[in-house]
Amino acid sequence: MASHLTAVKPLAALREACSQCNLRELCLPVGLSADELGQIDELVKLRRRILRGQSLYRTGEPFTALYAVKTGFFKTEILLADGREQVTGFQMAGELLGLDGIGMEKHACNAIALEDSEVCVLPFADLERYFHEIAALQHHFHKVMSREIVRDQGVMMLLGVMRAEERLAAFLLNLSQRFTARGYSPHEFNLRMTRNEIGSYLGLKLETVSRVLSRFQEEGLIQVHQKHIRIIDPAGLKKVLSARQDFTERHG
Amino acid sequence: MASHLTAVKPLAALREACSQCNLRELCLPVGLSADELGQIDELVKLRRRILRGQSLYRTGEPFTALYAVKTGFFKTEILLADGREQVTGFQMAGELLGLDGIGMEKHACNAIALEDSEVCVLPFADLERYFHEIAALQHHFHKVMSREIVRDQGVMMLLGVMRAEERLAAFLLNLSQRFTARGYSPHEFNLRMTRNEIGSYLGLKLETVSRVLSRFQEEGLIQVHQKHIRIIDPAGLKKVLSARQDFTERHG
DNA sequence: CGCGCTGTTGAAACTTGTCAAAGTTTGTGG
DNA sequence: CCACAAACTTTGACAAGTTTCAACAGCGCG
Repeated sequence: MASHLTAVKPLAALREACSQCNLRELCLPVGLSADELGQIDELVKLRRRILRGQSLYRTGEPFTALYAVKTGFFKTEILLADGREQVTGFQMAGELLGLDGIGMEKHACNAIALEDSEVCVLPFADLERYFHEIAALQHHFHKVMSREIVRDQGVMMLLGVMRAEERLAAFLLNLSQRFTARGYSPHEFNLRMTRNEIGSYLGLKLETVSRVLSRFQEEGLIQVHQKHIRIIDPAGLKKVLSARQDFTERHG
Repeated sequence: MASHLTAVKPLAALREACSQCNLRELCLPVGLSADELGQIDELVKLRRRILRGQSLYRTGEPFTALYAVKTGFFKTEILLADGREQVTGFQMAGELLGLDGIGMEKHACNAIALEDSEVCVLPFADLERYFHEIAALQHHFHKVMSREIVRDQGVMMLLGVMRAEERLAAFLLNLSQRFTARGYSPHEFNLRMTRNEIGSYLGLKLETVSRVLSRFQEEGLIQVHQKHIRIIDPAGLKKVLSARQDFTERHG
């Protein structure tokens, strides 16, 4: 159904897959030896291009493969019957998509490109077969899944106990850190998502997101111009996270 | 450090581990053949008893094993620097604990027994070795981890978009369903956790939990007496979940 | 060049949190 | 076995934070 929307590109010509990929230090093959890297090149036989706004997969579709983001930016979201939506994550280069689908052999969320993107297709049955040969790959995959669980639990903390300002501060610092890991500036970046999507991720309404960003700007923590963010005072942002007035009052 | 608190029991005598366990249809070995079941009996060499209030593991401790709840009831929680806590889950018989620790080789939460409990110890390095021999076990383990991710994303939805009544309704229905799967009544059960712990899980204050439960009782949906819950009107509870007034108003 | 989507800001409403007091249960030690 | 303390629960009144509703501004795409 999505075939006319997403180009599929065989990698026949350039056998470059993982061993030549500049994301190999961020992506699934982290820590593999050169030999092992060569082995898994054969795993990644195709890529898919997803245009902005199109979905890589949707809830209920049969699960067949994991996807590693090669370029671009995605969101994953789940929908309630009445239309309310929860964005469960934003994924950038080197991050895996599709782990939700393994359990039920159907995808459990929608993965939607927020800009024109490209992913490497990792057929899961093949991947599991490789695990038998490359123990390091198996182990690393388990780590990736485990870290996803820990990440999700961090989001629970965010949604469960933090106030709006703390959520936004945590969000901005997290983005900054992930951009940094990819070689971009820690202080300046463009948001790929709308205020509404940020709000949905953080359990806030878009107006609240807008207001808090404005407040951060007034306080000299950041500069906001539409989707462009400049972090002026990273330490100040971190303080928003750690310093709750009532806490310092009670214990200070 | 916790050794004087938690008895360790070798299973030397009865080599019954998984193949004789009445939880094998709920626990990790789901779907294994009799042969395969026999093989993994050797994996589970010990059990640990954890008394109520004691921890099975704590944040930062080195990760060595997963734990399958044999009897009892646990919570997992993460703590913020200022003392705020988020309960990330409640685990009952047949459910796995410790998946959070794989990624960093350190546990990322506290796992605390809410009643006297017993767990089977599954040394993770051993487990990964078994995966090479029993492909079905490997695959099933991936499913378990994936389902944990999906569960966490369901909690995000709960915390991100649902109102207090919906959260409680979802919580009660979830417990009911899990007790049912273990052969207990779907309509009647005892909560193992306090109002505070429920609140921490659902992102609410204990007073709100108490008020909503009282309201449910007034509305004839449930009967509450301290920790004892009787679900009078399961369909009514489900309606709390699906039917938001403003939605029906807008689209009705 | 204008229409639509996205973002900003204000005022009022609502849900949930905070504080406080009292009731209940559970556990412990005499 | 009772008594008391500690922990947990319930309920009320009030406060605070966030959402809702609304109006308007800005940017980008056709």
